[in-house]
Amino acid sequence: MVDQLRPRQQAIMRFIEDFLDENGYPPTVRDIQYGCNISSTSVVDYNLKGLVRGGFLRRSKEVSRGIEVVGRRERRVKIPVLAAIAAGQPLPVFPQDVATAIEEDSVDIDAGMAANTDKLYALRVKGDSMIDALIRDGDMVVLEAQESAEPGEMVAAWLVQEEEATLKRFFPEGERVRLQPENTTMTAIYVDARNVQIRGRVVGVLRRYE
Amino acid sequence: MVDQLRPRQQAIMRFIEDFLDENGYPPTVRDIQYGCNISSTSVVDYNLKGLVRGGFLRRSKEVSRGIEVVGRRERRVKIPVLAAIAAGQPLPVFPQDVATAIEEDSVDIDAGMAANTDKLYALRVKGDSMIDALIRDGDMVVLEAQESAEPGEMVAAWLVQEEEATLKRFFPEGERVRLQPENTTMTAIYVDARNVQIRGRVVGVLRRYE
DNA sequence: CGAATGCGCGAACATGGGTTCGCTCATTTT
DNA sequence: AAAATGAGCGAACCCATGTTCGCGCATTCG
Repeated sequence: MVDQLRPRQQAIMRFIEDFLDENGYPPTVRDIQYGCNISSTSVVDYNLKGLVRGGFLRRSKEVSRGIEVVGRRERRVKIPVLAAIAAGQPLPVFPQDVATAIEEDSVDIDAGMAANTDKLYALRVKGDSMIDALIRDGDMVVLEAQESAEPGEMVAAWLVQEEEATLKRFFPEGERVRLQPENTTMTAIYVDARNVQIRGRVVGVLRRYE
Repeated sequence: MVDQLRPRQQAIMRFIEDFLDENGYPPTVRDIQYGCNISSTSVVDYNLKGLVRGGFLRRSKEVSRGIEVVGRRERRVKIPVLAAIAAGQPLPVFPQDVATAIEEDSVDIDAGMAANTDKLYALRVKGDSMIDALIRDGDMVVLEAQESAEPGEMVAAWLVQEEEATLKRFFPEGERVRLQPENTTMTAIYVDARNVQIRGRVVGVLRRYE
């Protein structure tokens, strides 16, 4: 196993990452050569092969700049911001449906925030109904799209008749559902179970101060 | 002004982004040609020039795959997670000092969260001293490194004698400083002004549910 | 000790890939 | 109607760039 990278390979790795950050595309073998003061392209190729074998890079054969830094892109996920919740807009279950339409609005989050990254979307919270859960007006909640929920989970619920979305804790109680706000000054909403559609479960919160 | 992209240019933009996501490096003119069913490379070049003029792309002349999607990489910033606050570890003012040491621990955040992205770092919150500011134990706070603060700002403060970091609101009161928790069950801390070093101002909060 | 192996060097090779050129064919402008 | 402009086509040109080859020079192995 390669436990310790040799200094030349370390330098190459660093150079590639810096180059990527600066230019948005990977360097050529010769870029690396000059950037790391290496005398020959073959030496670069030789070391790149080592880095590939060590699992640090991926390379596409015969492709210019065909270098990919392993484990770089995977950590970041761009998720769409669908709408403001507790406002009156409809919330599609599958973000892809509208992702293109409002792709401008998006948030990047740590991929570790949830498992199923392509089912994530975000909503901006309107109102303080979840204030006791430390979620306040203006916060961004990250949700994982799902159509059912466990009792007590914090969910985005769509009230069919009212055509309203709301952020509450979910408690099924036989024929009806109790949607419990986390705000001592507010009371629970009781709705017919057929009138409620779960749209997602809260997996994270983002807040921004100025 | 280019207000509406023509379908061919839309297709090209989409293809480039997808290609980037899939391969980690930009496509060649010919990749685009085949991917978008265009008959000639010159047509691709022609349209790329249009996209550059419209500000959608940046291109490096005579550089293979020298295509950069504007506003793509800039949005994401990787910031180091330095330590847990309110625990006893020292907090360096300049994240770079230790960034390499614990680079594993890092969070990606939306660049819009603050202006000076290279001065950002994150701390995991220990304890509930800021509970009334809706920040609780286990949350991640994002800070912008700075050594002074306006009265009332939420800051990470370093108590020199006690060798302790703490997250509080900052109120200078002549010779001394009041560090005010946001928790009605806790009282303010008063310390000598020379015993306090501001290490950063809170600009964001991230929370994760399981 | 000689052979094998890891690492580096320089040069050449061959193709990948950006760029240009001349030519159509609509559509718009004068 | 003639000229200008926008959009596309195919072919060629030629530098950029990935790849290979033969050769040194250490260090390690049998």
